[in-house]
Amino acid sequence: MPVALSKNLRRGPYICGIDAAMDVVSGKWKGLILWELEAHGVRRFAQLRRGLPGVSEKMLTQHLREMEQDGLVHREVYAEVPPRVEYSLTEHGRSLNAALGALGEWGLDRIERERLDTQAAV
Amino acid sequence: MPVALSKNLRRGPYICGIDAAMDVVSGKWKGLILWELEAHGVRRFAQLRRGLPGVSEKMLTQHLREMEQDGLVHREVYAEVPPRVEYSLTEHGRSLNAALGALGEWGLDRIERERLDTQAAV
DNA sequence: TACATGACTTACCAATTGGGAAGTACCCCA
DNA sequence: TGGGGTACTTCCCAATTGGTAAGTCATGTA
Repeated sequence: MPVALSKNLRRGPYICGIDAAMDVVSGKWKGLILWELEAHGVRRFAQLRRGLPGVSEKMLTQHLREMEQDGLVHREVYAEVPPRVEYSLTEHGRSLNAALGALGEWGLDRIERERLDTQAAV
Repeated sequence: MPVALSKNLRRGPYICGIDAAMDVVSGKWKGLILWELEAHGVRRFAQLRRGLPGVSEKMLTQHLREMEQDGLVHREVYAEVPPRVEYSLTEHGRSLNAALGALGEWGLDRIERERLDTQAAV
């Protein structure tokens, strides 16, 4: 399996913008990571882990690395012991979050609709 | 494996709106299906198939069924031979598409950025 | 009788994704 | 000497997702 050296590789040619954006947000925890970083500004690895109940260390690092490659997240390593690594959103990360705003609203409406449906059914 | 009778099942409890929205759009072709139906209003199965180069019949029906269950797509069957089935967006489908607008714009920007990067690298 | 049409199912397979558990490195503290 | 904290990595397995190819059904047409 080839390794992406700078970036690129995966991230095929896209048919439309949705395509290109979805590629970057798909992954079980990426939406939540974006949300956590937006809410707190800067977070350490263990803090993010605590903020995403159920995430494994493996997935968290994997997602963070991909988001870093995709230019959404900035990773700052401090040469200390014990190690300290801080994550924050880049400008692109913040603009993506903004672009997700309307979608989030729609999602909330959907949750509400489902809740009413379920309620009515019972 | 249990079958969803009315709806529900999969579609877990959501942590946030993004979550709930993503659940409904994730799937290799769903974004494109939304786009096709938005652009044309009403499409038959074979037309959609032609509009999504590379999709298999299996995936197309599977995605259309899920989107119907999720209330995004309306499916109208005409009792004719050979059969005729027409797909269109529901109101929720159209509002979802609208909510995806900003994300699509962001994606276009991303494509453009990548293009420039690649160009600069060569 | 045989084939085509449209919208599917079904069975089987491969690839991708995610999870769990353990290991790593370094140092501090009791 | 042993345990804990931090930020990981590695291996291995299970579940999900997507692809291919073939079959189905009812009728119209050659």
